[in-house]
Amino acid sequence: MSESTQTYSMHELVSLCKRRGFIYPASEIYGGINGFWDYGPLGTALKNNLRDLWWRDMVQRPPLGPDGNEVSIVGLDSAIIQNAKVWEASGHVGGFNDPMVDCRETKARYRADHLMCLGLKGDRSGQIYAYVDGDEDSLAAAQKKLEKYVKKALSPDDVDTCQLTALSAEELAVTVGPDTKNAGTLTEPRQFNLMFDTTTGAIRNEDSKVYLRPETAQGIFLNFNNVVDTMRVKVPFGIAQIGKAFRNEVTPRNFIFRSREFEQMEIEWFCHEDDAEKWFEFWCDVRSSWWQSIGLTGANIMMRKHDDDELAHYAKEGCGTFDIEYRFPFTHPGFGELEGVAHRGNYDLSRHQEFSKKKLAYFDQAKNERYLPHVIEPSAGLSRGTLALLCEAYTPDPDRASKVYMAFHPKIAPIQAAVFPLVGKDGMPEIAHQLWSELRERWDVVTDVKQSIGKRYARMDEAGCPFCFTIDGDTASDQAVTVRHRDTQAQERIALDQVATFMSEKVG
RNA sequence: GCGGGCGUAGCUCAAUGGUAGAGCGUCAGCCUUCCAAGCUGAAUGUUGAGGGUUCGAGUCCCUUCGCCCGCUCCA
Repeated sequence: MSESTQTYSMHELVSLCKRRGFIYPASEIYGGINGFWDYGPLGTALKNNLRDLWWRDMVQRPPLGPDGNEVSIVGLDSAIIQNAKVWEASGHVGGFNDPMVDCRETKARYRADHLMCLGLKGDRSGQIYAYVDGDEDSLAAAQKKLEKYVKKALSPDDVDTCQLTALSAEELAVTVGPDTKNAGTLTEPRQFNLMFDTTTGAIRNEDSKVYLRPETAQGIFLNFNNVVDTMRVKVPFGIAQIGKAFRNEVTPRNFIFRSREFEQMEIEWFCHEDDAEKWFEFWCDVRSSWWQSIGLTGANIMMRKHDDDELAHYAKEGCGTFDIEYRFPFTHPGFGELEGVAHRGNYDLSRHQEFSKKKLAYFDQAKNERYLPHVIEPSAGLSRGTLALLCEAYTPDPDRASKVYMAFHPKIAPIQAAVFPLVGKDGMPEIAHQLWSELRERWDVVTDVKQSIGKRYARMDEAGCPFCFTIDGDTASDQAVTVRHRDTQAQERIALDQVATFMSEKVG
């Protein structure tokens, strides 16, 4: 859908994805498993096309830099499981374990570290009032409730404040939640483990505990020295990686948008601190136009600067973070994140240097200076990108037989062309088979002899195949075929020996 | 994790506590010279799973799993 208005619901798309072999629920015959999905034949092709295009456009032939010179990016494929200390250094072991507190009465949920408590100074037996840190209204409400409880106005000197996490179980039992009047409705802070863990080796204990990576980025930082030492790269340069990452999301939701196993396409761009701003702008532009080049255009895609209060623990305040967001049906009229371009400063390298005790500084010959490079990180979701492509392509059309077609950009379509004999006789299947054999050397092409031509066109509409080449009774004599265009259903006739040229022009 | 809704063929959905069905899709055959045509036929279900009540459960009860919506979360 290219308009800004929502014209279909998510379950229609989910249904088509199942019906046409794009995406299936994982472990379906065993009742499924929450937060995991399997890619079917067409979904795999679509995702692979997106992945390969990214690799080609970012690693094999990246765009020219802001000064007009070629940029240097090398590829990497690091292990999903690394030394557990990696995630302490990265901040994930701490940052990923947010204790949560639920209110049994109001059903509200709070981050325990966001709750503060108010109590009468010196009073160990009376009620305690929780409020949300930084929320003036919440604080005022707590103060008011406390004053009502002790039946007098209180000055700041009369009260004590502390973190909710510092309370004992007894104190928690007499604590009144931010949005209720009764004490003892808050649950104990509960830990949500956002990283999956497992163990290595034969002995299973705390020392053998390891984590499945929650992002591919850290594998790049771990290999920064290796790449510098072996690949003759000079700052500025980038290291790119595509791979699976795992997050034990509290609530997997919205099809493959928030799943527990997903794929990322990340670049860590290493540069001098003085140039970070310039490169940040550069990558925002490059990544924004890249998504547009594969068909995500118009009002459904936008760039958004993060508000300061939602900056990640690694985000450098200077440049902040930009999101490239897509208007998914389930976020409509809002947007959901496709990619974040973050200025990570030298946070990661300095943390790994500190935790590993290995020097990670880069020596710059030209500047005769040794420093930890700053990092600009364009981090894209391959799974989310695939979902955005599916959402963008889904086009209801009550006037055509399939009632819907998938308007994929020809570059990423899972089936790029189909070759059909108009009917299965008079030598047409033989010509079709010959043309199909030639085209499949270079493109994803299918052929089909069975059933009526209209039915075969309709199937290709749902699969999102942009072009069908049909051999008819005249082809043998005039050496021409009919091209049927998916989006317009228009037909034109071109020479049989020009089909490959047509594909080169339209698909690339 | 909480609240609400839902779960029946590949998909969309029917079936008063009493024989599990339809449409579409899929497949096969015939037909067919440009849009799911037509005709004939076929396959596919432990009604998400497990227990219970009942002479009898898709239907009622309990548990559990999954999906959707809201809260929460989204480093």
